[in-house]
Amino acid sequence: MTDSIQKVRTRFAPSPTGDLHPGSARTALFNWLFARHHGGEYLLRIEDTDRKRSTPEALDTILNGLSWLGIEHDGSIISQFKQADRHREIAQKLLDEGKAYYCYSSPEDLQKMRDLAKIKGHPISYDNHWRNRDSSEAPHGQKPTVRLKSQQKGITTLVDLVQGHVEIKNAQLDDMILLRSDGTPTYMLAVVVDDHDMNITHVIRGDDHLTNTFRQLQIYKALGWKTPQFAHIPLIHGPDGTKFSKRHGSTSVGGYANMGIMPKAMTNYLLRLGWSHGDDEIISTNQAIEWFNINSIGKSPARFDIVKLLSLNSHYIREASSIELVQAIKPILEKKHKKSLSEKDIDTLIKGMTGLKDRAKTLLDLAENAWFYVAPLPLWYDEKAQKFLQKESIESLKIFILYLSENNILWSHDSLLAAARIFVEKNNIKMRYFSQTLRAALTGSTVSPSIFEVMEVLGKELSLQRFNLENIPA
RNA sequence: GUCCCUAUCGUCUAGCGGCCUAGGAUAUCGCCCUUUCACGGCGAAGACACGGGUUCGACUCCCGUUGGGGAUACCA
Repeated sequence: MTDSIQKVRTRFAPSPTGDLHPGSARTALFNWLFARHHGGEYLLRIEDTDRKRSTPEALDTILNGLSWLGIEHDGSIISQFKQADRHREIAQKLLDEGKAYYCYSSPEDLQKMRDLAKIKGHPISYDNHWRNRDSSEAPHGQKPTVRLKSQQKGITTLVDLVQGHVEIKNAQLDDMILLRSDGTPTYMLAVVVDDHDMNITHVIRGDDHLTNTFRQLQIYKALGWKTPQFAHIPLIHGPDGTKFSKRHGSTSVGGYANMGIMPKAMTNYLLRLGWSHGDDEIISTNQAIEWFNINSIGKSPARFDIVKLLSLNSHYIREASSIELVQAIKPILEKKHKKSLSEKDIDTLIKGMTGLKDRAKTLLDLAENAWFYVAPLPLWYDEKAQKFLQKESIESLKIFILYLSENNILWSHDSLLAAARIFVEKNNIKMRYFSQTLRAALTGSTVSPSIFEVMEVLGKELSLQRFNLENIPA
């Protein structure tokens, strides 16, 4: 069979009319993974035939989203709009062969037909008025659309790679419009022609296209073209099971990036939403390419669960290198606190990451938690921290610092910890309390990584600066 | 209205007729670890929507019901 030796070619075909929706991102991911898995090609086509709704900004957003996710397309981006002449040529061919016809019904007529069909319980709305009528009967001034003369009898069967056998009676399908009255092609015509011309072998797309596929199959048939294989993946729903909309949180990939989600976490999450590989949860991109198959795509829709995304995100934060993380939080910090970070700051942050990584769910958290390391003095002390900085405890701080210098304690986590243990024992203070005092003085907060690690990261000089009483409003 | 798809713990899912007293992840709760908060470790609770078949045997196959989603545009 030639099928088996044909190179896999998939495509992602977004319309540039809005953000990159997580569902679309997943569709792109699946197409990409499938192509990579088979050593094939993954193409990007922009469905911009709707000139009114397509915008360059939306295109930018989509492209940015895809590259953030690391989904790189092969070849150059194809604009569907630019293929319009080709689409018209095909429509003309169908016209010439008597497989399509001019329809002079006005939008108002059509609306009436739809209303009527609904009342009568008819499956299709267009009444085929112009199917067998000559253009000479056309009303003056009405520009015609071109409609496909669809099969009216029999059934059309689709063997979908995800949904399995699906059948529909041809009587359910109406004569769809191929060319609008202004001569522009509709989506139905355009997809078929483009997928054919691009030699697409596998069309992986959202479930919402499943019934459309039967219409498209009619066009393939009329043209005598070989059809690609179809895989209709279920849609992603909102947390409450209804359509995933803005009230559920961000519906754009960019929104999650801004929230401090790492691209690896996002792709891992999206991958596991509807696809599985046994009990595996943490899946790297390479592993995904190796394992990905259409067979393991689930048939039912999944709900978008931000909590699980967050847990995956904290995993990838923990796994990331300190340098990578600091690079990621640097712009966040600089923007929020309007301070440009020095090389020394960056250095401190990198050292501090070890203890910070485990404590963040997002890069935003991470940045926030890291801020105290590089914040200008005097520090800002939160309410809880201030409670630990009363007269008595400050006194014990002073004594501790003296103790450290008298005993020439090495400024490292381990020896500072050991020293503190001896110190609290000697002075009959609770370690619980004392460590919080240290923390409050050093970080301005009651929550931080191990305070002795903080001291080590800060270094002796910076730590002592922070212990300086003038810097602590008691 | 008509047509199509779908249905396992709260959520994501494993399961492709006996391995299931249904497994994992996440969330929740408890215990441990502990200088705070996390991380981590251990444990608990938690699901086959319902009703009919088919079968020696159904979570798994078939048919209904119900719930959810989609399509029905001169949008894509």
